[in-house]
Amino acid sequence: MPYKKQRSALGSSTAVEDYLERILELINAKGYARVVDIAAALKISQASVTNMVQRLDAESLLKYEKYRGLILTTSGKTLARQIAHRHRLLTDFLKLLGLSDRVIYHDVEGMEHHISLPTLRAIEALTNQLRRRPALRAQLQAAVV
Amino acid sequence: MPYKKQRSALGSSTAVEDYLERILELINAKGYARVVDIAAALKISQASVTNMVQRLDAESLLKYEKYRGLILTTSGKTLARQIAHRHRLLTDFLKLLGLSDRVIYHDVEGMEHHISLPTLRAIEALTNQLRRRPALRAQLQAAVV
DNA sequence: CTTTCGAATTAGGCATACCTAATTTAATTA
DNA sequence: TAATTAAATTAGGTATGCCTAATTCGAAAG
Repeated sequence: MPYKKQRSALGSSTAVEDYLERILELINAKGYARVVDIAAALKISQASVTNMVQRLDAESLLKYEKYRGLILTTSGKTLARQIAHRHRLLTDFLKLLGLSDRVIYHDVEGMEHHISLPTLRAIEALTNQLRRRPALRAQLQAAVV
Repeated sequence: MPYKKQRSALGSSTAVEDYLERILELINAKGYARVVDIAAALKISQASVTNMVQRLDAESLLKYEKYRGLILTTSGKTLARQIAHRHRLLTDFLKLLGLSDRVIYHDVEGMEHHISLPTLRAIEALTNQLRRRPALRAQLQAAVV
């Protein structure tokens, strides 16, 4: 066996997912995603980003022209949206529990890669139920604060 | 900056936490934890376990005598119990959502290292509330199955 | 007491994903 | 158009955590 890779339920490594997530965010916010901006968003060096972007190109998750720019492929876009959606669901859920934004950000960032589809659906259902039950929500948020 | 380490809310790496968790399990089940059993439980080689056990000794989380055996130190035991407790809480929570044991095991194994104390407390409170609300639980479990 | 054999260790590597330093590209400004 | 400079790339490393192969240890059996 070569190496025990960190793979998520979506089939990609946690690093790949982090990159795709930020790239989609940047594209949504500014229309494009430059190496320097991805590096700043992920708090890593530009060299590391160049490296990964070339790898994502090789994996057909995006198309990259050196020194020019990148666009997500259809499969890259689909995957990035699934990642973003999962991120949103988890954030919404923790928000209803009354946790602080800082804690939510940290925990979602760490755990998102490890949540399977069934668990995600269960948490989505739970979130919907919590939305309809303000009394229950209040009890939970009281326990946290 | 040297390397972006995978650190949990408890301050240790995810690998260290996995080892401590299994070591405590083995000690609870059989009274002792041998290298060969730790390796089997974690599905990694004995060589890797020897390596890590020596590191945990250097970090004073356990005391190890070569070729002999190991015992957890007080701080190692405390940490291992925190990890086990967190694992239990997360497992209990997902169980109430109606997820299968296989999914629960996989997801908890991945996410446990990334859950902060505030989030853990919130999930604990939520779990307690779910226990008291069989109707809500039934709705959630229906959504999953 | 010696042989045997499973358990443990050491030595040497590899993959992922990061880094810094040096260089190259391209866009902007003079 | 030439010079400047920000952005991107390449080259060469490092840390973590895993591996296999070879060796050493020690417990149990003869």
